[in-house]
Amino acid sequence: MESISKAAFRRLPRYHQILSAYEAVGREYISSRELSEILEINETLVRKDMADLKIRGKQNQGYSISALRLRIEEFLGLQEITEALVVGGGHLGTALATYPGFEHYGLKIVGVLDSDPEKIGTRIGGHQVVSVARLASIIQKKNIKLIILTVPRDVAKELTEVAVNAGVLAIWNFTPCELNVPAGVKVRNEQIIGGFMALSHYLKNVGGAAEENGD
Amino acid sequence: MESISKAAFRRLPRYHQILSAYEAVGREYISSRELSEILEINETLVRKDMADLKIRGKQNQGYSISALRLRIEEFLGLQEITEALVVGGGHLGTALATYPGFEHYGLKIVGVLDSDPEKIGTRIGGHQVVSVARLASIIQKKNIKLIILTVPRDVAKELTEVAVNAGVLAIWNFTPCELNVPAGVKVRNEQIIGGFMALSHYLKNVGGAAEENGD
DNA sequence: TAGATTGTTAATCGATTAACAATC
DNA sequence: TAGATTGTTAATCGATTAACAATC
Repeated sequence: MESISKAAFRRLPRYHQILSAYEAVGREYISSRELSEILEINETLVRKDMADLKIRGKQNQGYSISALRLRIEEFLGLQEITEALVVGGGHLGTALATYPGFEHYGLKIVGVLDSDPEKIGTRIGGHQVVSVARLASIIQKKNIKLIILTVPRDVAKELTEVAVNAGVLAIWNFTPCELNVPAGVKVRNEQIIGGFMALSHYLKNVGGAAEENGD
Repeated sequence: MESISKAAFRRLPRYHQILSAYEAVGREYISSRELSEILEINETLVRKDMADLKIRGKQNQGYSISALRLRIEEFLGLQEITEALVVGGGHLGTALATYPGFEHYGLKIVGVLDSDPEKIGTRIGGHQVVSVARLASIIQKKNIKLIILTVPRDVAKELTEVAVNAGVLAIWNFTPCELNVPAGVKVRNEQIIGGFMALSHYLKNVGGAAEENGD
Protein backbone atom coordinates (compact mmCIF):
# COMPACT_ATOMS: atom_id res chain seq x y z
CA MET A 1 0.00 0.00 0.00
CA GLU A 2 1.18 3.49 -0.77
CA SER A 3 2.19 5.29 2.37
CA ILE A 4 3.75 8.48 3.62
CA SER A 5 4.66 9.68 7.10
CA LYS A 6 2.01 11.03 9.43
CA ALA A 7 3.63 14.42 9.40
CA ALA A 8 3.73 14.55 5.61
CA PHE A 9 0.13 13.43 5.52
CA ARG A 10 -0.91 16.44 7.54
CA ARG A 11 0.76 18.74 5.05
CA LEU A 12 -1.17 17.44 2.05
CA PRO A 13 -4.27 19.59 2.54
CA ARG A 14 -2.13 22.68 2.68
CA TYR A 15 -0.22 21.76 -0.43
CA HIS A 16 -3.48 21.05 -2.15
CA GLN A 17 -4.98 24.36 -1.24
CA ILE A 18 -1.97 26.31 -2.46
CA LEU A 19 -1.80 24.36 -5.69
CA SER A 20 -5.48 24.98 -6.40
CA ALA A 21 -5.07 28.68 -5.83
CA TYR A 22 -2.05 28.89 -8.15
CA GLU A 23 -3.75 26.78 -10.77
CA ALA A 24 -6.75 29.09 -10.69
CA VAL A 25 -4.57 32.01 -11.75
CA GLY A 26 -2.91 30.03 -14.52
CA ARG A 27 0.48 29.17 -13.04
CA GLU A 28 1.96 25.91 -14.31
CA TYR A 29 5.02 25.22 -12.20
CA ILE A 30 6.06 25.85 -8.64
CA SER A 31 9.42 25.29 -7.00
CA SER A 32 10.04 23.58 -3.70
CA ARG A 33 11.42 26.86 -2.48
CA GLU A 34 8.23 28.75 -3.21
CA LEU A 35 6.07 26.12 -1.56
CA SER A 36 8.37 26.06 1.43
CA GLU A 37 8.12 29.81 1.85
CA ILE A 38 4.34 29.85 1.74
CA LEU A 39 4.08 27.01 4.24
CA GLU A 40 6.97 28.25 6.32
CA ILE A 41 8.72 24.92 6.26
CA ASN A 42 12.10 23.79 5.04
CA GLU A 43 12.71 23.55 1.31
CA THR A 44 14.21 20.07 1.57
CA LEU A 45 11.14 18.88 3.38
CA VAL A 46 8.97 19.84 0.44
CA ARG A 47 11.20 17.88 -1.92
CA LYS A 48 11.11 14.93 0.39
CA ASP A 49 7.33 15.05 0.50
CA MET A 50 7.23 15.13 -3.29
CA ALA A 51 9.56 12.14 -3.43
CA ASP A 52 7.30 10.29 -0.99
CA LEU A 53 4.36 11.02 -3.26
CA LYS A 54 6.43 9.71 -6.18
CA ILE A 55 6.19 13.05 -7.90
CA ARG A 56 9.19 14.20 -9.88
CA GLY A 57 9.93 17.81 -10.62
CA LYS A 58 11.75 19.43 -13.51
CA GLN A 59 15.16 20.93 -13.00
CA ASN A 60 15.02 24.69 -13.25
CA GLN A 61 11.26 24.83 -13.23
CA GLY A 62 9.96 22.97 -10.24
CA TYR A 63 6.89 20.80 -10.01
CA SER A 64 3.92 20.75 -12.34
CA ILE A 65 1.11 22.28 -10.35
CA SER A 66 -1.69 20.33 -11.96
CA ALA A 67 0.16 17.03 -11.87
CA LEU A 68 0.93 17.54 -8.21
CA ARG A 69 -2.60 18.50 -7.34
CA LEU A 70 -3.97 15.50 -9.20
CA ARG A 71 -1.48 13.23 -7.50
CA ILE A 72 -2.55 14.44 -4.08
CA GLU A 73 -6.18 13.97 -5.01
CA GLU A 74 -5.47 10.49 -6.24
CA PHE A 75 -3.49 9.65 -3.14
CA LEU A 76 -6.29 10.85 -0.89
CA GLY A 77 -9.06 9.31 -2.95
CA LEU A 78 -10.67 12.68 -3.60
CA GLN A 79 -11.61 11.78 -7.13
CA GLU A 80 -14.04 9.13 -6.03
CA ILE A 81 -17.28 10.38 -4.53
CA THR A 82 -17.71 9.90 -0.79
CA GLU A 83 -21.30 10.12 0.35
CA ALA A 84 -21.93 11.37 3.85
CA LEU A 85 -24.73 12.18 6.24
CA VAL A 86 -24.70 15.27 8.39
CA VAL A 87 -25.97 14.24 11.81
CA GLY A 88 -27.10 17.33 13.67
CA GLY A 89 -28.78 20.24 11.91
CA GLY A 90 -27.65 23.10 14.11
CA HIS A 91 -25.65 26.04 12.83
CA LEU A 92 -22.51 24.01 12.37
CA GLY A 93 -24.32 21.13 10.71
CA THR A 94 -26.02 23.62 8.44
CA ALA A 95 -22.70 25.25 7.59
CA LEU A 96 -21.23 21.87 6.67
CA ALA A 97 -24.33 20.68 4.81
CA THR A 98 -24.43 23.79 2.68
CA TYR A 99 -20.75 24.40 2.07
CA PRO A 100 -20.37 24.44 -1.71
CA GLY A 101 -16.63 23.73 -1.71
CA PHE A 102 -16.94 20.11 -0.61
CA GLU A 103 -17.86 18.86 -4.03
CA HIS A 104 -14.36 19.69 -5.27
CA TYR A 105 -13.07 17.07 -2.88
CA GLY A 106 -15.53 14.38 -3.78
CA LEU A 107 -17.53 14.88 -0.60
CA LYS A 108 -21.23 14.64 -1.26
CA ILE A 109 -23.72 15.29 1.50
CA VAL A 110 -26.69 13.02 0.91
CA GLY A 111 -28.78 13.77 3.96
CA VAL A 112 -29.21 15.84 7.12
CA LEU A 113 -30.62 14.41 10.34
CA ASP A 114 -31.80 16.09 13.51
CA SER A 115 -33.81 15.18 16.59
CA ASP A 116 -35.79 18.41 16.87
CA PRO A 117 -39.37 17.86 15.67
CA GLU A 118 -39.52 21.50 14.63
CA LYS A 119 -36.59 20.99 12.30
CA ILE A 120 -37.59 17.65 10.86
CA GLY A 121 -39.17 18.19 7.48
CA THR A 122 -37.62 21.61 6.93
CA ARG A 123 -34.92 22.04 4.31
CA ILE A 124 -31.23 22.53 4.85
CA GLY A 125 -29.13 23.00 1.76
CA GLY A 126 -31.44 21.09 -0.52
CA HIS A 127 -32.05 18.29 1.94
CA GLN A 128 -35.20 17.64 3.84
CA VAL A 129 -34.20 17.14 7.47
CA VAL A 130 -34.91 13.64 8.69
CA SER A 131 -35.29 12.27 12.21
CA VAL A 132 -32.17 10.81 13.83
CA ALA A 133 -34.34 7.84 14.67
CA ARG A 134 -33.84 6.83 11.07
CA LEU A 135 -30.04 7.01 11.23
CA ALA A 136 -29.37 3.28 11.09
CA SER A 137 -31.85 2.54 8.37
CA ILE A 138 -30.60 5.33 6.13
CA ILE A 139 -27.00 4.26 6.58
CA GLN A 140 -27.92 0.75 5.60
CA LYS A 141 -30.18 1.65 2.73
CA LYS A 142 -27.71 4.05 1.15
CA ASN A 143 -24.63 2.11 2.22
CA ILE A 144 -23.13 5.17 3.88
CA LYS A 145 -19.54 4.90 5.11
CA LEU A 146 -19.07 8.37 6.60
CA ILE A 147 -21.07 10.50 9.00
CA ILE A 148 -20.41 14.07 10.00
CA LEU A 149 -21.27 14.44 13.64
CA THR A 150 -22.39 17.87 14.85
CA VAL A 151 -24.77 16.91 17.64
CA PRO A 152 -24.77 18.00 21.30
CA ARG A 153 -22.20 16.14 23.38
CA ASP A 154 -24.67 14.14 25.40
CA VAL A 155 -25.93 12.19 22.40
CA ALA A 156 -22.63 11.90 20.55
CA LYS A 157 -21.66 8.54 21.96
CA GLU A 158 -24.97 6.80 21.49
CA LEU A 159 -25.39 8.02 17.92
CA THR A 160 -21.85 6.91 17.17
CA GLU A 161 -22.72 3.45 18.35
CA VAL A 162 -25.84 3.34 16.24
CA ALA A 163 -23.94 4.52 13.19
CA VAL A 164 -21.08 2.09 13.66
CA ASN A 165 -23.44 -0.82 14.16
CA ALA A 166 -25.18 0.18 10.97
CA GLY A 167 -21.93 -0.06 9.06
CA VAL A 168 -20.30 3.37 9.11
CA LEU A 169 -16.51 3.20 8.84
CA ALA A 170 -15.49 6.81 9.36
CA ILE A 171 -16.70 9.57 11.65
CA TRP A 172 -15.89 13.20 11.21
CA ASN A 173 -16.41 14.31 14.76
CA PHE A 174 -17.18 17.95 15.49
CA THR A 175 -18.36 17.26 19.03
CA PRO A 176 -16.00 17.74 21.94
CA CYS A 177 -16.18 14.04 22.88
CA GLU A 178 -13.59 11.34 22.56
CA LEU A 179 -15.62 8.66 20.82
CA ASN A 180 -15.13 4.97 21.39
CA VAL A 181 -15.15 2.92 18.25
CA PRO A 182 -14.07 -0.59 17.35
CA ALA A 183 -10.91 -1.21 15.35
CA GLY A 184 -11.54 -0.62 11.68
CA VAL A 185 -13.56 2.52 12.26
CA LYS A 186 -11.70 5.79 11.94
CA VAL A 187 -12.55 8.91 13.87
CA ARG A 188 -11.27 12.32 12.95
CA ASN A 189 -11.70 14.77 15.80
CA GLU A 190 -12.17 18.42 14.96
CA GLN A 191 -11.86 19.79 18.43
CA ILE A 192 -12.36 23.30 17.29
CA ILE A 193 -11.71 24.76 20.69
CA GLY A 194 -8.15 23.46 20.43
CA GLY A 195 -7.45 26.15 17.88
CA PHE A 196 -8.57 28.81 20.26
CA MET A 197 -6.45 27.38 23.04
CA ALA A 198 -3.32 27.77 20.96
CA LEU A 199 -4.19 31.38 20.23
CA SER A 200 -5.12 32.10 23.82
CA HIS A 201 -1.74 30.81 24.96
CA TYR A 202 -0.06 32.98 22.40
CA LEU A 203 -1.96 36.11 23.36
CA LYS A 204 -1.23 35.53 27.00
CA ASN A 205 2.46 35.33 26.29
CA VAL A 206 2.85 38.11 23.75
CA GLY A 207 5.22 40.76 24.89
CA GLY A 208 6.99 38.07 26.87
CA ALA A 209 9.69 36.01 25.17
CA ALA A 210 10.46 36.09 21.45
CA GLU A 211 8.93 33.58 19.06
CA GLU A 212 6.28 30.99 19.60
CA ASN A 213 5.23 27.47 18.73
CA GLY A 214 4.33 26.92 15.09
CA ASP A 215 0.80 25.58 15.14
CA MET B 1 8.69 31.59 30.05
CA GLU B 2 6.92 28.34 30.71
CA SER B 3 7.10 26.07 27.74
CA ILE B 4 6.28 22.58 26.57
CA SER B 5 6.89 20.75 23.34
CA LYS B 6 4.75 21.39 20.30
CA ALA B 7 3.45 17.87 20.36
CA ALA B 8 2.49 18.10 24.03
CA PHE B 9 0.84 21.41 23.35
CA ARG B 10 -1.46 19.80 20.83
CA ARG B 11 -2.56 17.26 23.40
CA LEU B 12 -3.69 19.83 25.94
CA PRO B 13 -7.16 20.44 24.49
CA ARG B 14 -7.84 16.73 24.56
CA TYR B 15 -6.69 16.36 28.13
CA HIS B 16 -8.80 19.32 29.06
CA GLN B 17 -11.90 17.92 27.46
CA ILE B 18 -11.54 14.57 29.18
CA LEU B 19 -10.87 16.15 32.54
CA SER B 20 -13.94 18.36 32.25
CA ALA B 21 -16.10 15.38 31.41
CA TYR B 22 -14.80 13.37 34.38
CA GLU B 23 -15.12 16.32 36.69
CA ALA B 24 -18.73 16.76 35.63
CA VAL B 25 -19.54 13.28 36.88
CA GLY B 26 -17.74 13.79 40.18
CA ARG B 27 -14.50 11.89 39.68
CA GLU B 28 -11.55 13.30 41.60
CA TYR B 29 -8.48 11.43 40.39
CA ILE B 30 -7.37 9.92 37.15
CA SER B 31 -4.32 7.80 36.45
CA SER B 32 -1.88 8.23 33.60
CA ARG B 33 -2.92 4.82 32.42
CA GLU B 34 -6.57 5.79 32.15
CA LEU B 35 -5.78 9.01 30.32
CA SER B 36 -3.47 7.15 28.00
CA GLU B 37 -6.14 4.62 27.12
CA ILE B 38 -8.73 7.24 26.30
CA LEU B 39 -6.31 9.18 24.13
CA GLU B 40 -4.72 6.06 22.70
CA ILE B 41 -1.24 7.22 23.54
CA ASN B 42 1.53 5.76 25.67
CA GLU B 43 1.18 5.89 29.42
CA THR B 44 4.67 7.28 29.92
CA LEU B 45 3.90 10.08 27.55
CA VAL B 46 1.04 11.21 29.75
CA ARG B 47 3.32 11.29 32.77
CA LYS B 48 5.90 13.19 30.83
CA ASP B 49 3.30 15.75 29.78
CA MET B 50 2.24 16.14 33.40
CA ALA B 51 5.85 16.64 34.42
CA ASP B 52 6.24 19.28 31.71
CA LEU B 53 3.18 21.06 33.10
CA LYS B 54 4.76 20.82 36.56
CA ILE B 55 1.85 18.79 37.80
CA ARG B 56 2.57 16.09 40.35
CA GLY B 57 0.38 13.09 40.85
CA LYS B 58 -0.26 10.98 43.92
CA GLN B 59 1.09 7.48 44.13
CA ASN B 60 -1.68 4.93 43.97
CA GLN B 61 -4.30 7.48 42.98
CA GLY B 62 -3.14 9.38 39.95
CA TYR B 63 -3.62 13.05 39.21
CA SER B 64 -6.16 15.39 40.72
CA ILE B 65 -8.62 16.07 37.95
CA SER B 66 -9.54 19.55 39.03
CA ALA B 67 -5.96 20.58 39.74
CA LEU B 68 -4.89 19.32 36.36
CA ARG B 69 -7.72 21.02 34.55
CA LEU B 70 -6.99 24.29 36.29
CA ARG B 71 -3.32 24.00 35.52
CA ILE B 72 -4.04 23.53 31.83
CA GLU B 73 -6.37 26.50 31.89
CA GLU B 74 -3.78 28.60 33.61
CA PHE B 75 -1.10 27.50 31.19
CA LEU B 76 -3.26 28.39 28.21
CA GLY B 77 -4.55 31.61 29.66
CA LEU B 78 -8.14 30.42 29.56
CA GLN B 79 -9.02 32.06 32.81
CA GLU B 80 -8.54 35.51 31.44
CA ILE B 81 -11.23 36.76 29.07
CA THR B 82 -10.25 37.01 25.42
CA GLU B 83 -12.54 39.23 23.41
CA ALA B 84 -12.98 38.44 19.77
CA LEU B 85 -14.86 39.59 16.69
CA VAL B 86 -16.46 37.15 14.31
CA VAL B 87 -15.77 38.42 10.81
CA GLY B 88 -18.23 36.83 8.41
CA GLY B 89 -21.81 36.12 9.40
CA GLY B 90 -22.51 33.06 7.26
CA HIS B 91 -23.52 29.72 8.69
CA LEU B 92 -20.10 29.01 10.10
CA GLY B 93 -19.71 32.49 11.55
CA THR B 94 -23.14 32.14 13.09
CA ALA B 95 -22.25 28.76 14.55
CA LEU B 96 -19.15 30.21 16.15
CA ALA B 97 -20.86 33.40 17.30
CA THR B 98 -23.62 31.49 19.02
CA TYR B 99 -21.71 28.54 20.44
CA PRO B 100 -22.41 28.64 24.16
CA GLY B 101 -19.38 26.53 25.16
CA PHE B 102 -16.82 29.20 24.38
CA GLU B 103 -17.41 31.07 27.59
CA HIS B 104 -15.92 28.17 29.55
CA TYR B 105 -12.65 28.88 27.83
CA GLY B 106 -12.65 32.60 28.36
CA LEU B 107 -13.57 33.32 24.78
CA LYS B 108 -16.05 36.13 24.51
CA ILE B 109 -17.50 37.13 21.18
CA VAL B 110 -18.07 40.88 21.26
CA GLY B 111 -19.25 41.50 17.73
CA VAL B 112 -20.19 40.01 14.38
CA LEU B 113 -19.37 41.68 11.07
CA ASP B 114 -20.55 41.00 7.55
CA SER B 115 -20.52 42.74 4.19
CA ASP B 116 -24.04 41.80 3.10
CA PRO B 117 -26.37 44.82 3.46
CA GLU B 118 -29.26 42.42 4.06
CA LYS B 119 -27.49 40.98 7.06
CA ILE B 120 -26.19 44.19 8.55
CA GLY B 121 -28.45 45.25 11.37
CA THR B 122 -29.94 41.80 11.91
CA ARG B 123 -29.07 39.86 15.06
CA ILE B 124 -26.79 36.88 15.37
CA GLY B 125 -26.44 35.41 18.84
CA GLY B 126 -27.24 38.60 20.66
CA HIS B 127 -25.10 40.78 18.44
CA GLN B 128 -26.28 43.24 15.89
CA VAL B 129 -24.38 42.53 12.70
CA VAL B 130 -22.12 45.40 11.70
CA SER B 131 -20.57 46.27 8.35
CA VAL B 132 -17.05 44.97 7.72
CA ALA B 133 -16.23 48.50 6.67
CA ARG B 134 -16.07 49.22 10.37
CA LEU B 135 -13.61 46.43 11.13
CA ALA B 136 -10.57 48.62 11.78
CA SER B 137 -12.40 51.15 13.89
CA ILE B 138 -14.05 48.53 16.07
CA ILE B 139 -10.77 46.72 16.62
CA GLN B 140 -9.18 49.96 17.70
CA LYS B 141 -12.03 51.18 19.83
CA LYS B 142 -12.42 47.91 21.70
CA ASN B 143 -8.75 47.04 21.63
CA ILE B 144 -9.46 43.65 20.08
CA LYS B 145 -6.56 41.24 19.80
CA LEU B 146 -8.29 38.29 18.12
CA ILE B 147 -10.53 37.94 15.09
CA ILE B 148 -12.33 34.83 13.92
CA LEU B 149 -12.27 34.80 10.16
CA THR B 150 -15.12 33.04 8.36
CA VAL B 151 -15.37 35.09 5.20
CA PRO B 152 -15.23 33.96 1.55
CA ARG B 153 -11.70 33.24 0.38
CA ASP B 154 -11.48 36.21 -1.98
CA VAL B 155 -11.70 38.76 0.81
CA ALA B 156 -9.73 36.86 3.44
CA LYS B 157 -6.38 38.42 2.67
CA GLU B 158 -7.51 42.02 2.48
CA LEU B 159 -9.53 41.80 5.70
CA THR B 160 -6.56 40.21 7.40
CA GLU B 161 -4.44 43.14 6.40
CA VAL B 162 -6.99 45.61 7.69
CA ALA B 163 -7.26 43.75 10.98
CA VAL B 164 -3.53 43.43 11.46
CA ASN B 165 -2.98 47.09 10.70
CA ALA B 166 -5.62 47.93 13.26
CA GLY B 167 -3.74 46.00 15.92
CA VAL B 168 -5.01 42.44 15.91
CA LEU B 169 -2.41 39.93 17.12
CA ALA B 170 -4.12 36.62 16.48
CA ILE B 171 -6.29 35.28 13.69
CA TRP B 172 -8.39 32.17 13.94
CA ASN B 173 -8.63 31.40 10.26
CA PHE B 174 -11.52 29.28 9.02
CA THR B 175 -10.97 30.23 5.38
CA PRO B 176 -8.98 27.95 3.11
CA CYS B 177 -6.30 30.61 2.53
CA GLU B 178 -2.75 30.75 3.73
CA LEU B 179 -2.67 34.25 5.19
CA ASN B 180 0.37 36.45 5.16
CA VAL B 181 0.99 38.24 8.39
CA PRO B 182 3.96 40.06 9.88
CA ALA B 183 6.02 38.51 12.65
CA GLY B 184 4.30 38.90 15.97
CA VAL B 185 0.88 38.03 14.60
CA LYS B 186 -0.21 34.44 15.03
CA VAL B 187 -2.50 32.61 12.63
CA ARG B 188 -4.25 29.40 13.48
CA ASN B 189 -5.52 27.68 10.37
CA GLU B 190 -8.59 25.50 10.69
CA GLN B 191 -8.50 23.97 7.29
CA ILE B 192 -11.56 21.92 7.93
CA ILE B 193 -11.31 20.08 4.64
CA GLY B 194 -8.07 18.57 5.89
CA GLY B 195 -10.08 16.43 8.27
CA PHE B 196 -12.12 15.07 5.44
CA MET B 197 -9.02 14.33 3.41
CA ALA B 198 -7.69 12.07 6.13
CA LEU B 199 -10.97 10.19 6.25
CA SER B 200 -11.21 9.96 2.50
CA HIS B 201 -7.77 8.41 2.36
CA TYR B 202 -8.76 5.95 5.02
CA LEU B 203 -12.00 4.95 3.31
CA LYS B 204 -10.20 4.48 0.04
CA ASN B 205 -7.73 2.14 1.66
CA VAL B 206 -10.03 0.16 3.95
CA GLY B 207 -9.99 -3.52 3.21
CA GLY B 208 -6.44 -3.09 1.98
CA ALA B 209 -3.62 -3.28 4.51
CA ALA B 210 -4.05 -3.46 8.27
CA GLU B 211 -3.88 -0.36 10.44
CA GLU B 212 -3.77 3.27 9.49
CA ASN B 213 -2.29 6.61 10.43
CA GLY B 214 -3.32 7.92 13.84
CA ASP B 215 -5.03 11.23 13.14
C1' DT C 1 3.24 -6.23 52.91
C1' DA C 2 2.02 -6.42 47.95
C1' DG C 3 0.19 -3.80 44.46
C1' DA C 4 -0.48 0.29 42.13
C1' DT C 5 1.19 4.06 40.48
C1' DT C 6 4.33 8.08 39.74
C1' DG C 7 8.65 10.19 37.99
C1' DT C 8 12.93 9.96 35.56
C1' DT C 9 16.66 8.35 32.74
C1' DA C 10 18.37 6.17 28.74
C1' DA C 11 17.25 4.03 24.35
C1' DT C 12 14.69 4.17 20.30
C1' DC C 13 12.18 5.91 16.77
C1' DG C 14 10.63 9.23 13.44
C1' DA C 15 10.91 13.76 11.28
C1' DT C 16 13.58 17.51 9.76
C1' DT C 17 17.58 19.67 8.01
C1' DA C 18 22.28 20.24 6.01
C1' DA C 19 25.22 19.06 2.56
C1' DC C 20 26.06 18.13 -1.90
C1' DA C 21 25.98 15.68 -6.33
C1' DA C 22 23.23 15.60 -10.55
C1' DT C 23 21.15 17.92 -14.36
C1' DC C 24 18.68 21.00 -17.34
C1' DT D 1 28.47 28.25 -19.34
C1' DA D 2 26.45 29.75 -14.95
C1' DG D 3 22.51 29.52 -12.36
C1' DA D 4 18.64 27.33 -10.73
C1' DT D 5 16.71 23.68 -9.09
C1' DT D 6 15.85 18.71 -8.06
C1' DG D 7 16.84 14.39 -5.50
C1' DT D 8 19.26 11.81 -2.08
C1' DT D 9 22.22 10.66 1.73
C1' DA D 10 23.90 11.42 6.23
C1' DA D 11 23.53 14.18 10.39
C1' DT D 12 20.73 16.29 13.65
C1' DC D 13 16.96 17.19 16.23
C1' DG D 14 12.77 16.25 18.71
C1' DA D 15 9.27 13.08 20.38
C1' DT D 16 8.05 8.68 22.11
C1' DT D 17 8.80 4.55 24.54
C1' DA D 18 11.08 1.06 27.59
C1' DA D 19 13.03 0.20 31.77
C1' DC D 20 13.13 0.76 36.38
C1' DA D 21 13.67 2.97 40.91
C1' DA D 22 10.85 5.35 44.32
C1' DT D 23 6.90 5.54 47.22
C1' DC D 24 2.34 5.45 49.14
